[in-house]
Amino acid sequence: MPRATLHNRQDSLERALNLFWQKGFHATSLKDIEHALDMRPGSIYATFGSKDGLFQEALDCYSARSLREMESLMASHDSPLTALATYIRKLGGLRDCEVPSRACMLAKSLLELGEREQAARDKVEMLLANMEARFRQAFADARDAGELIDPERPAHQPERLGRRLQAEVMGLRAYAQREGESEAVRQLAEDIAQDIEALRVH
Amino acid sequence: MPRATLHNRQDSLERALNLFWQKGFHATSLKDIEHALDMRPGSIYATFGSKDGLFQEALDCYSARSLREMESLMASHDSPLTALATYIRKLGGLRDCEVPSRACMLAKSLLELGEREQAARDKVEMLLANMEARFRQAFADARDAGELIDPERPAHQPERLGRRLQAEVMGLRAYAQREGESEAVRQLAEDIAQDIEALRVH
DNA sequence: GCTGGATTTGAGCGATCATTCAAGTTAAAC
DNA sequence: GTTTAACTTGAATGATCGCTCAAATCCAGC
Repeated sequence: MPRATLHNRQDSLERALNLFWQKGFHATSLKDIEHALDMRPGSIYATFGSKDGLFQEALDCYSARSLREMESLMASHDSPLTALATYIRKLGGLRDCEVPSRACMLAKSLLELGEREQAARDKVEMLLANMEARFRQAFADARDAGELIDPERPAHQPERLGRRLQAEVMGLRAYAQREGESEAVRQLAEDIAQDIEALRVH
Repeated sequence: MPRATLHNRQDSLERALNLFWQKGFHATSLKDIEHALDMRPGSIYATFGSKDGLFQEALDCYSARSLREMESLMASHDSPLTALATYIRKLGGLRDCEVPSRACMLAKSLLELGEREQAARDKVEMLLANMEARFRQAFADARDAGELIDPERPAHQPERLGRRLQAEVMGLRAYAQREGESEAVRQLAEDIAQDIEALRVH
Protein backbone atom coordinates (compact mmCIF):
# COMPACT_ATOMS: atom_id res chain seq x y z
CA MET A 1 0.00 0.00 0.00
CA PRO A 2 2.44 2.66 -1.06
CA ARG A 3 1.98 6.39 -0.94
CA ALA A 4 -1.18 8.21 0.08
CA THR A 5 -2.61 10.84 -2.31
CA LEU A 6 -1.04 14.20 -1.78
CA HIS A 7 -4.15 16.27 -2.39
CA ASN A 8 -7.53 16.07 -0.75
CA ARG A 9 -10.04 15.29 -3.45
CA GLN A 10 -12.92 17.27 -1.99
CA ASP A 11 -10.73 20.30 -1.41
CA SER A 12 -9.49 20.17 -5.00
CA LEU A 13 -13.07 19.90 -6.20
CA GLU A 14 -14.13 23.00 -4.33
CA ARG A 15 -11.22 24.99 -5.68
CA ALA A 16 -12.17 23.90 -9.18
CA LEU A 17 -15.79 24.76 -8.45
CA ASN A 18 -14.90 28.30 -7.44
CA LEU A 19 -12.89 28.70 -10.61
CA PHE A 20 -15.55 27.34 -12.96
CA TRP A 21 -18.26 29.27 -11.15
CA GLN A 22 -16.35 32.51 -11.58
CA LYS A 23 -15.06 32.17 -15.12
CA GLY A 24 -17.38 29.66 -16.73
CA PHE A 25 -16.45 26.44 -18.49
CA HIS A 26 -14.90 27.76 -21.68
CA ALA A 27 -12.93 30.62 -20.14
CA THR A 28 -11.34 28.32 -17.56
CA SER A 29 -8.18 26.76 -18.94
CA LEU A 30 -6.22 23.83 -17.62
CA LYS A 31 -3.47 26.28 -16.79
CA ASP A 32 -5.92 28.05 -14.48
CA ILE A 33 -6.91 24.75 -12.92
CA GLU A 34 -3.31 23.60 -12.48
CA HIS A 35 -2.59 26.81 -10.63
CA ALA A 36 -5.73 26.79 -8.47
CA LEU A 37 -5.35 23.13 -7.44
CA ASP A 38 -1.54 23.25 -7.35
CA MET A 39 -1.56 20.05 -9.36
CA ARG A 40 0.15 19.06 -12.61
CA PRO A 41 -1.88 17.92 -15.64
CA GLY A 42 -1.07 14.25 -15.05
CA SER A 43 -2.48 14.28 -11.52
CA ILE A 44 -5.55 16.18 -12.59
CA TYR A 45 -6.31 13.70 -15.35
CA ALA A 46 -5.55 10.72 -13.11
CA THR A 47 -8.00 12.08 -10.54
CA PHE A 48 -10.80 13.57 -12.62
CA GLY A 49 -10.43 12.10 -16.09
CA SER A 50 -10.94 15.23 -18.14
CA LYS A 51 -11.76 18.91 -17.93
CA ASP A 52 -15.35 18.02 -18.69
CA GLY A 53 -15.41 15.36 -15.97
CA LEU A 54 -13.98 17.78 -13.43
CA PHE A 55 -16.57 20.35 -14.42
CA GLN A 56 -19.39 17.88 -13.96
CA GLU A 57 -18.12 16.91 -10.52
CA ALA A 58 -17.93 20.59 -9.67
CA LEU A 59 -21.55 20.96 -10.74
CA ASP A 60 -22.53 18.13 -8.40
CA CYS A 61 -20.57 19.80 -5.64
CA TYR A 62 -22.30 23.13 -6.24
CA SER A 63 -25.75 21.59 -6.38
CA ALA A 64 -25.23 19.54 -3.26
CA ARG A 65 -24.06 22.60 -1.38
CA SER A 66 -27.03 24.65 -2.58
CA LEU A 67 -29.53 21.96 -1.63
CA ARG A 68 -27.85 21.58 1.76
CA GLU A 69 -28.15 25.32 2.45
CA MET A 70 -31.75 25.23 1.29
CA GLU A 71 -32.53 22.28 3.55
CA SER A 72 -30.95 23.94 6.54
CA LEU A 73 -32.93 27.12 5.89
CA MET A 74 -36.20 25.21 5.63
CA ALA A 75 -35.42 23.34 8.85
CA SER A 76 -34.76 26.54 10.77
CA HIS A 77 -38.17 28.06 9.99
CA ASP A 78 -41.57 26.79 11.09
CA SER A 79 -43.22 28.37 8.07
CA PRO A 80 -42.15 27.31 4.58
CA LEU A 81 -43.26 30.63 3.13
CA THR A 82 -41.18 32.56 5.64
CA ALA A 83 -38.22 30.35 4.84
CA LEU A 84 -38.57 31.05 1.12
CA ALA A 85 -38.92 34.78 1.69
CA THR A 86 -35.81 34.66 3.86
CA TYR A 87 -34.02 32.77 1.10
CA ILE A 88 -34.83 35.50 -1.40
CA ARG A 89 -33.88 38.32 0.97
CA LYS A 90 -30.52 36.66 1.54
CA LEU A 91 -29.95 36.74 -2.21
CA GLY A 92 -30.67 40.47 -2.01
CA GLY A 93 -27.39 40.85 -0.14
CA LEU A 94 -25.39 39.15 -2.88
CA ARG A 95 -23.75 42.35 -4.03
CA ASP A 96 -22.05 42.72 -0.67
CA CYS A 97 -20.88 39.12 -0.53
CA GLU A 98 -17.59 37.75 -1.69
CA VAL A 99 -18.53 34.88 -3.95
CA PRO A 100 -17.00 33.52 -7.14
CA SER A 101 -20.04 34.82 -9.01
CA ARG A 102 -23.32 36.39 -7.94
CA ALA A 103 -25.11 34.43 -10.64
CA CYS A 104 -26.27 30.86 -10.16
CA MET A 105 -23.70 28.46 -11.54
CA LEU A 106 -26.41 26.21 -12.95
CA ALA A 107 -28.00 29.12 -14.79
CA LYS A 108 -24.62 30.30 -16.06
CA SER A 109 -23.83 26.82 -17.30
CA LEU A 110 -27.29 26.37 -18.82
CA LEU A 111 -26.74 29.48 -20.91
CA GLU A 112 -23.11 28.78 -21.76
CA LEU A 113 -22.94 25.10 -22.63
CA GLY A 114 -23.59 23.97 -26.19
CA GLU A 115 -24.02 20.70 -28.02
CA ARG A 116 -20.35 19.94 -27.69
CA GLU A 117 -20.77 19.66 -23.93
CA GLN A 118 -23.97 17.63 -24.05
CA ALA A 119 -23.16 15.48 -21.02
CA ALA A 120 -22.58 18.50 -18.80
CA ARG A 121 -25.70 20.15 -20.21
CA ASP A 122 -27.77 17.10 -19.30
CA LYS A 123 -26.37 17.21 -15.79
CA VAL A 124 -27.28 20.89 -15.46
CA GLU A 125 -30.82 20.15 -16.61
CA MET A 126 -31.13 17.41 -14.00
CA LEU A 127 -29.73 19.51 -11.16
CA LEU A 128 -32.03 22.40 -12.07
CA ALA A 129 -34.96 19.99 -12.07
CA ASN A 130 -33.91 18.85 -8.59
CA MET A 131 -33.80 22.41 -7.33
CA GLU A 132 -37.16 23.20 -8.88
CA ALA A 133 -38.57 20.05 -7.24
CA ARG A 134 -37.33 21.27 -3.86
CA PHE A 135 -39.03 24.64 -4.36
CA ARG A 136 -42.21 22.84 -5.40
CA GLN A 137 -42.04 20.70 -2.26
CA ALA A 138 -41.68 23.79 -0.10
CA PHE A 139 -44.84 25.28 -1.57
CA ALA A 140 -46.62 21.95 -1.18
CA ASP A 141 -45.61 21.98 2.50
CA ALA A 142 -46.97 25.50 2.80
CA ARG A 143 -50.25 24.42 1.25
CA ASP A 144 -50.53 21.37 3.51
CA ALA A 145 -49.87 23.60 6.51
CA GLY A 146 -52.76 25.82 5.42
CA GLU A 147 -50.50 28.76 4.75
CA LEU A 148 -51.65 29.49 1.21
CA ILE A 149 -54.36 32.12 0.90
CA ASP A 150 -55.90 30.66 -2.24
CA PRO A 151 -54.71 27.06 -2.78
CA GLU A 152 -57.28 26.46 -5.51
CA ARG A 153 -56.03 29.23 -7.77
CA PRO A 154 -54.18 27.70 -10.76
CA ALA A 155 -51.23 30.08 -10.45
CA HIS A 156 -50.90 29.06 -6.79
CA GLN A 157 -50.41 25.35 -7.43
CA PRO A 158 -47.08 24.20 -5.95
CA GLU A 159 -45.94 23.15 -9.41
CA ARG A 160 -46.40 26.63 -10.81
CA LEU A 161 -45.15 28.46 -7.73
CA GLY A 162 -42.01 26.32 -7.67
CA ARG A 163 -41.37 26.95 -11.33
CA ARG A 164 -41.96 30.65 -10.87
CA LEU A 165 -39.60 30.81 -7.93
CA GLN A 166 -36.83 29.11 -9.86
CA ALA A 167 -37.23 31.63 -12.67
CA GLU A 168 -37.26 34.49 -10.17
CA VAL A 169 -34.08 33.26 -8.53
CA MET A 170 -32.32 32.93 -11.87
CA GLY A 171 -33.48 36.41 -12.84
CA LEU A 172 -32.57 37.99 -9.52
CA ARG A 173 -29.11 36.47 -9.50
CA ALA A 174 -28.50 37.38 -13.12
CA TYR A 175 -29.54 40.93 -12.27
CA ALA A 176 -27.18 40.86 -9.29
CA GLN A 177 -24.35 40.10 -11.70
CA ARG A 178 -24.69 43.65 -13.00
CA GLU A 179 -22.47 46.32 -11.55
CA GLY A 180 -25.20 48.68 -10.38
CA GLU A 181 -25.95 49.83 -6.85
CA SER A 182 -26.26 47.02 -4.35
CA GLU A 183 -29.38 48.74 -3.04
CA ALA A 184 -31.15 48.01 -6.32
CA VAL A 185 -30.57 44.28 -5.88
CA ARG A 186 -31.78 44.48 -2.31
CA GLN A 187 -35.00 46.23 -3.35
CA LEU A 188 -35.58 43.74 -6.12
CA ALA A 189 -35.20 40.86 -3.69
CA GLU A 190 -37.49 42.60 -1.22
CA ASP A 191 -40.20 42.99 -3.85
CA ILE A 192 -39.98 39.31 -4.74
CA ALA A 193 -39.96 38.28 -1.09
CA GLN A 194 -43.09 40.34 -0.43
CA ASP A 195 -44.88 38.63 -3.29
CA ILE A 196 -44.09 35.31 -1.64
CA GLU A 197 -45.39 36.51 1.69
CA ALA A 198 -48.51 37.83 -0.04
CA LEU A 199 -49.40 34.20 -0.75
CA ARG A 200 -50.02 33.73 2.98
CA VAL A 201 -53.43 33.85 4.68
CA HIS A 202 -53.66 37.06 6.68
CA MET B 1 -12.90 54.70 -56.52
CA PRO B 2 -12.40 51.07 -57.40
CA ARG B 3 -14.39 48.05 -56.38
CA ALA B 4 -17.47 47.98 -54.19
CA THR B 5 -17.48 45.75 -51.11
CA LEU B 6 -18.55 42.22 -51.89
CA HIS B 7 -20.43 41.64 -48.69
CA ASN B 8 -23.23 43.68 -47.17
CA ARG B 9 -22.04 44.84 -43.79
CA GLN B 10 -25.42 44.70 -42.05
CA ASP B 11 -26.11 41.24 -43.40
CA SER B 12 -22.73 40.01 -42.18
CA LEU B 13 -23.43 41.53 -38.80
CA GLU B 14 -26.71 39.72 -38.43
CA ARG B 15 -25.15 36.42 -39.37
CA ALA B 16 -22.47 37.00 -36.75
CA LEU B 17 -25.15 38.00 -34.25
CA ASN B 18 -27.03 34.75 -34.74
CA LEU B 19 -23.82 32.82 -34.25
CA PHE B 20 -22.72 34.64 -31.10
CA TRP B 21 -26.25 34.55 -29.72
CA GLN B 22 -26.41 30.79 -30.18
CA LYS B 23 -22.95 29.73 -29.07
CA GLY B 24 -21.75 32.58 -26.88
CA PHE B 25 -18.56 34.58 -27.27
CA HIS B 26 -15.96 32.04 -26.20
CA ALA B 27 -17.42 29.03 -27.99
CA THR B 28 -17.62 30.92 -31.29
CA SER B 29 -14.37 30.58 -33.20
CA LEU B 30 -13.10 32.60 -36.13
CA LYS B 31 -13.54 29.43 -38.17
CA ASP B 32 -17.24 29.47 -37.33
CA ILE B 33 -17.46 33.13 -38.28
CA GLU B 34 -15.56 32.66 -41.54
CA HIS B 35 -18.02 29.96 -42.49
CA ALA B 36 -21.16 31.83 -41.44
CA LEU B 37 -20.17 35.07 -43.17
CA ASP B 38 -18.46 33.34 -46.10
CA MET B 39 -15.53 35.68 -45.55
CA ARG B 40 -11.83 35.05 -45.10
CA PRO B 41 -9.96 36.26 -41.98
CA GLY B 42 -8.44 39.24 -43.78
CA SER B 43 -11.81 40.61 -44.84
CA ILE B 44 -13.32 40.05 -41.42
CA TYR B 45 -10.50 41.93 -39.72
CA ALA B 46 -10.53 44.70 -42.32
CA THR B 47 -14.25 45.16 -41.75
CA PHE B 48 -14.69 44.65 -38.02
CA GLY B 49 -11.23 45.02 -36.52
CA SER B 50 -11.28 42.02 -34.19
CA LYS B 51 -13.44 39.22 -32.88
CA ASP B 52 -14.19 41.40 -29.88
CA GLY B 53 -15.14 44.33 -32.08
CA LEU B 54 -17.44 42.18 -34.17
CA PHE B 55 -19.05 40.85 -31.02
CA GLN B 56 -19.68 44.33 -29.71
CA GLU B 57 -21.27 45.40 -32.98
CA ALA B 58 -23.43 42.29 -32.81
CA LEU B 59 -24.52 43.31 -29.33
CA ASP B 60 -25.54 46.73 -30.64
CA CYS B 61 -27.42 45.04 -33.43
CA TYR B 62 -29.26 42.76 -31.00
CA SER B 63 -30.12 45.56 -28.64
CA ALA B 64 -31.38 47.85 -31.40
CA ARG B 65 -33.56 45.06 -32.74
CA SER B 66 -34.96 44.30 -29.28
CA LEU B 67 -35.73 47.95 -28.56
CA ARG B 68 -37.33 48.31 -31.98
CA GLU B 69 -39.62 45.34 -31.32
CA MET B 70 -40.43 46.72 -27.90
CA GLU B 71 -41.25 50.14 -29.35
CA SER B 72 -43.50 48.67 -32.00
CA LEU B 73 -45.33 46.61 -29.38
CA MET B 74 -45.88 49.66 -27.16
CA ALA B 75 -47.14 51.66 -30.13
CA SER B 76 -49.68 49.02 -31.06
CA HIS B 77 -51.39 49.00 -27.66
CA ASP B 78 -53.32 51.82 -26.03
CA SER B 79 -52.48 50.49 -22.58
CA PRO B 80 -48.84 50.19 -21.51
CA LEU B 81 -49.72 47.44 -19.03
CA THR B 82 -51.48 45.42 -21.72
CA ALA B 83 -48.49 45.88 -23.98
CA LEU B 84 -46.12 44.59 -21.30
CA ALA B 85 -48.35 41.62 -20.55
CA THR B 86 -48.45 40.84 -24.26
CA TYR B 87 -44.66 41.11 -24.38
CA ILE B 88 -44.34 38.51 -21.63
CA ARG B 89 -46.92 36.18 -23.16
CA LYS B 90 -45.02 36.28 -26.41
CA LEU B 91 -41.92 35.13 -24.55
CA GLY B 92 -44.02 32.24 -23.29
CA GLY B 93 -44.06 30.91 -26.85
CA LEU B 94 -40.27 30.90 -27.09
CA ARG B 95 -40.00 27.13 -26.89
CA ASP B 96 -41.90 26.82 -30.16
CA CYS B 97 -39.87 29.47 -31.96
CA GLU B 98 -36.82 28.97 -34.07
CA VAL B 99 -34.30 31.38 -32.62
CA PRO B 100 -30.54 31.20 -32.16
CA SER B 101 -31.14 30.96 -28.41
CA ARG B 102 -34.22 31.26 -26.23
CA ALA B 103 -32.17 33.14 -23.65
CA CYS B 104 -31.55 36.88 -23.86
CA MET B 105 -28.22 37.53 -25.52
CA LEU B 106 -27.47 40.37 -23.10
CA ALA B 107 -28.09 38.11 -20.12
CA LYS B 108 -26.01 35.32 -21.66
CA SER B 109 -23.17 37.74 -22.27
CA LEU B 110 -23.48 39.30 -18.82
CA LEU B 111 -22.98 35.87 -17.27
CA GLU B 112 -20.28 34.72 -19.67
CA LEU B 113 -17.92 37.65 -20.10
CA GLY B 114 -15.05 38.14 -17.69
CA GLU B 115 -12.43 40.74 -16.99
CA ARG B 116 -10.60 39.88 -20.17
CA GLU B 117 -13.54 41.16 -22.19
CA GLN B 118 -14.10 44.29 -20.13
CA ALA B 119 -15.09 46.49 -23.08
CA ALA B 120 -17.82 44.10 -24.19
CA ARG B 121 -18.96 43.72 -20.58
CA ASP B 122 -19.31 47.47 -20.25
CA LYS B 123 -21.36 47.55 -23.43
CA VAL B 124 -23.64 44.81 -22.12
CA GLU B 125 -24.15 46.74 -18.89
CA MET B 126 -25.09 49.84 -20.85
CA LEU B 127 -27.50 48.05 -23.16
CA LEU B 128 -29.17 46.32 -20.21
CA ALA B 129 -29.53 49.70 -18.51
CA ASN B 130 -31.18 51.02 -21.69
CA MET B 131 -33.64 48.15 -21.74
CA GLU B 132 -34.42 48.59 -18.06
CA ALA B 133 -34.98 52.29 -18.68
CA ARG B 134 -37.49 51.46 -21.41
CA PHE B 135 -39.37 49.15 -19.05
CA ARG B 136 -39.33 51.87 -16.41
CA GLN B 137 -40.72 54.36 -18.92
CA ALA B 138 -43.53 51.99 -19.82
CA PHE B 139 -44.58 51.74 -16.16
CA ALA B 140 -44.28 55.52 -15.79
CA ASP B 141 -46.60 55.86 -18.79
CA ALA B 142 -49.02 53.44 -17.15
CA ARG B 143 -48.94 55.47 -13.96
CA ASP B 144 -49.47 58.75 -15.79
CA ALA B 145 -52.42 57.20 -17.61
CA GLY B 146 -53.93 56.29 -14.24
CA GLU B 147 -53.60 52.60 -14.91
CA LEU B 148 -51.78 51.65 -11.71
CA ILE B 149 -54.00 50.48 -8.88
CA ASP B 150 -51.71 51.73 -6.13
CA PRO B 151 -49.17 54.21 -7.53
CA GLU B 152 -48.05 55.25 -4.03
CA ARG B 153 -46.92 51.81 -2.98
CA PRO B 154 -43.10 51.66 -2.94
CA ALA B 155 -42.94 48.37 -4.84
CA HIS B 156 -45.14 49.92 -7.54
CA GLN B 157 -42.83 52.81 -8.37
CA PRO B 158 -41.85 52.68 -12.04
CA GLU B 159 -38.22 52.34 -11.05
CA ARG B 160 -38.89 49.19 -9.07
CA LEU B 161 -41.41 47.73 -11.48
CA GLY B 162 -39.01 48.24 -14.39
CA ARG B 163 -36.21 46.59 -12.51
CA ARG B 164 -38.44 43.73 -11.51
CA LEU B 165 -39.62 43.22 -15.07
CA GLN B 166 -36.08 43.07 -16.37
CA ALA B 167 -35.23 40.42 -13.81
CA GLU B 168 -38.39 38.48 -14.66
CA VAL B 169 -37.58 38.55 -18.36
CA MET B 170 -34.04 37.33 -17.74
CA GLY B 171 -35.39 34.58 -15.49
CA LEU B 172 -38.17 33.55 -17.85
CA ARG B 173 -35.86 33.37 -20.83
CA ALA B 174 -33.20 31.50 -18.89
CA TYR B 175 -35.89 29.05 -17.83
CA ALA B 176 -37.00 28.76 -21.45
CA GLN B 177 -33.47 27.64 -22.31
CA ARG B 178 -34.19 24.39 -20.46
CA GLU B 179 -35.41 21.43 -22.43
CA GLY B 180 -38.63 20.83 -20.52
CA GLU B 181 -42.17 20.94 -21.86
CA SER B 182 -43.01 24.08 -23.77
CA GLU B 183 -46.25 24.24 -21.80
CA ALA B 184 -44.28 24.91 -18.62
CA VAL B 185 -42.70 28.00 -20.17
CA ARG B 186 -46.10 29.16 -21.39
CA GLN B 187 -47.60 28.79 -17.91
CA LEU B 188 -44.69 30.60 -16.33
CA ALA B 189 -45.11 33.49 -18.74
CA GLU B 190 -48.84 33.53 -18.11
CA ASP B 191 -48.31 33.78 -14.35
CA ILE B 192 -45.94 36.69 -14.80
CA ALA B 193 -48.26 38.40 -17.27
CA GLN B 194 -51.15 38.10 -14.84
CA ASP B 195 -49.09 39.74 -12.11
CA ILE B 196 -48.52 42.66 -14.45
CA GLU B 197 -52.20 42.92 -15.23
CA ALA B 198 -52.95 42.74 -11.50
CA LEU B 199 -51.28 46.15 -11.21
CA ARG B 200 -54.21 47.68 -13.11
CA VAL B 201 -57.19 49.41 -11.53
CA HIS B 202 -60.21 47.13 -11.86
C1' DG C 1 17.81 -0.35 3.59
C1' DC C 2 15.39 -2.27 0.14
C1' DT C 3 11.62 -3.06 -2.81
C1' DG C 4 7.10 -2.58 -5.17
C1' DG C 5 3.54 -0.14 -6.81
C1' DA C 6 0.63 3.99 -6.46
C1' DT C 7 1.18 8.88 -7.29
C1' DT C 8 3.12 12.87 -9.34
C1' DT C 9 5.82 15.27 -12.58
C1' DG C 10 6.51 18.19 -16.70
C1' DA C 11 8.12 18.14 -21.31
C1' DG C 12 5.79 17.70 -25.24
C1' DC C 13 1.84 16.11 -28.37
C1' DG C 14 -1.30 17.58 -32.30
C1' DA C 15 -4.98 20.64 -32.70
C1' DT C 16 -6.91 24.90 -32.64
C1' DC C 17 -6.91 29.69 -31.16
C1' DA C 18 -7.09 34.86 -32.85
C1' DT C 19 -4.53 37.49 -35.86
C1' DT C 20 -1.41 39.31 -39.63
C1' DC C 21 0.14 40.58 -44.19
C1' DA C 22 2.15 40.06 -48.74
C1' DA C 23 0.16 38.84 -52.81
C1' DG C 24 -3.80 38.46 -55.80
C1' DT C 25 -8.18 40.16 -57.55
C1' DT C 26 -11.51 43.40 -58.85
C1' DA C 27 -13.94 47.31 -60.98
C1' DA C 28 -14.43 52.35 -61.32
C1' DA C 29 -11.91 56.38 -63.53
C1' DC C 30 -9.44 57.93 -67.27
C1' DG D 1 -6.70 49.34 -72.37
C1' DT D 2 -4.31 51.02 -68.60
C1' DT D 3 -4.01 52.67 -64.16
C1' DT D 4 -5.06 52.63 -59.44
C1' DA D 5 -6.65 51.93 -55.04
C1' DA D 6 -9.87 49.36 -52.36
C1' DC D 7 -11.03 44.80 -51.35
C1' DT D 8 -10.16 39.88 -50.77
C1' DT D 9 -7.43 35.91 -50.18
C1' DG D 10 -5.22 32.18 -47.51
C1' DA D 11 -0.86 30.61 -45.90
C1' DA D 12 1.60 31.41 -41.93
C1' DT D 13 2.36 33.32 -37.10
C1' DG D 14 3.10 32.53 -32.21
C1' DA D 15 0.25 31.46 -28.48
C1' DT D 16 -2.56 28.57 -26.17
C1' DC D 17 -5.79 24.78 -26.08
C1' DG D 18 -6.87 19.98 -23.70
C1' DC D 19 -4.38 16.06 -23.01
C1' DT D 20 -0.67 12.02 -22.80
C1' DC D 21 2.93 9.27 -20.98
C1' DA D 22 7.57 7.82 -19.80
C1' DA D 23 10.23 8.89 -16.08
C1' DA D 24 10.88 10.50 -11.40
C1' DT D 25 9.21 10.44 -6.80
C1' DC D 26 7.40 8.82 -2.77
C1' DC D 27 6.09 5.75 1.18
C1' DA D 28 4.09 1.34 3.32
C1' DG D 29 5.60 -3.26 4.18
C1' DC D 30 9.30 -6.26 4.74
